[in-house]
Amino acid sequence: MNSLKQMDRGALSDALDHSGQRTTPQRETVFSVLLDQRDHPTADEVYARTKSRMPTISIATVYNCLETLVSCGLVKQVNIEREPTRYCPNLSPHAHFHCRETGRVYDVPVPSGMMQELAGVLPGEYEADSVELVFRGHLAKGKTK
Amino acid sequence: MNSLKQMDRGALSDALDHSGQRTTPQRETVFSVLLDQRDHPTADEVYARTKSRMPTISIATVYNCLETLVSCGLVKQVNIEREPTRYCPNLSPHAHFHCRETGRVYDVPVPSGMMQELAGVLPGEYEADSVELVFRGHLAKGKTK
DNA sequence: ACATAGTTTAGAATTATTCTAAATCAAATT
DNA sequence: AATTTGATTTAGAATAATTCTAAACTATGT
Ligand SMILES: [Mn+2]
Ligand SMILES: [Mn+2]
Ligand SMILES: [Zn+2]
Ligand SMILES: [Zn+2]
Repeated sequence: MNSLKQMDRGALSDALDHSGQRTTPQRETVFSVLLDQRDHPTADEVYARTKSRMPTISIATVYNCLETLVSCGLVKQVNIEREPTRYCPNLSPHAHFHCRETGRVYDVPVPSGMMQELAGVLPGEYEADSVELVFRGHLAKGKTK
Repeated sequence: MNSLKQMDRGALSDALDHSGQRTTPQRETVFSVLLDQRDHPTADEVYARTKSRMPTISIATVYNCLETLVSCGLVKQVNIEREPTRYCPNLSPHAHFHCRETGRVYDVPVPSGMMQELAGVLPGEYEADSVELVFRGHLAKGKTK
């Protein structure tokens, strides 16, 4: 039994249906792992967490499921330097902050007006369908969040 | 003989000195390769171009030189999805545009006011020392630039 | 000249990711 | 219900960018 809420289960099967893919226990479980702990895990971390709920799953399937979720728009890949890809189920417009000290990645909400402005810096011939905004630095003392 | 202009040669030795590293023919040549063709080459591409000017250089040295140039602030790494790291000697504030069709990466100037605004979206406890802004999409027809 | 430390180099090692091919599963059709 | 068909899962092999290792080389300071 995975811990998908009814709402999320619906969003999942809608998105999968819409892209002609099936809803499977593996995909549900991987998705629920991402929704339950929103700390931008790597594929290996997703694998470890998923295995505790579904011990027979393989790392290849985790990669497959993550790719499927990305391809149907429910999950975003987060590319941080040369580190392994991380996965983020936050669909609202946001940036990422990567702490050099802890390695953790945080969501930073970005007002949608700001996203508009960003698109505005592009000369006319550039037609962007996505924007990735990553800050790097450190968190002020105390606030480990 | 590499093709570094006097100005760039000066910037290079200053930056290297400042970070306690030596100016070497390999570092000069790699730097000149980056300055001569500003198309965000990968390490392999830099290797190929550098070899034509300095046939004995090794790929390990190219990686070492690139890392040295990055560490002393003369070159920026550009991370595009899961692709190999690219290198950019443009020190002015700019974003990158990655064309899905051709794979090419273009510099997009960003007004410094925009960079200020971007920093403004960060809550107080986040102290950023760098911002990476990457657009992805395609170039409108005709304009291959 | 000699000692020292920095740099270069070839090749081995690492590692995230992708690929391959066989096994499993599930929807559709008979 | 049995059969077909195509999608999915799986283990393991393969790939490829990058890093590591240790030896050779180079430059610098005494
Ligand atoms: Mn911190
Ligand atoms: Mn294009
Ligand atoms: Zn996120
Ligand atoms: Zn650039």
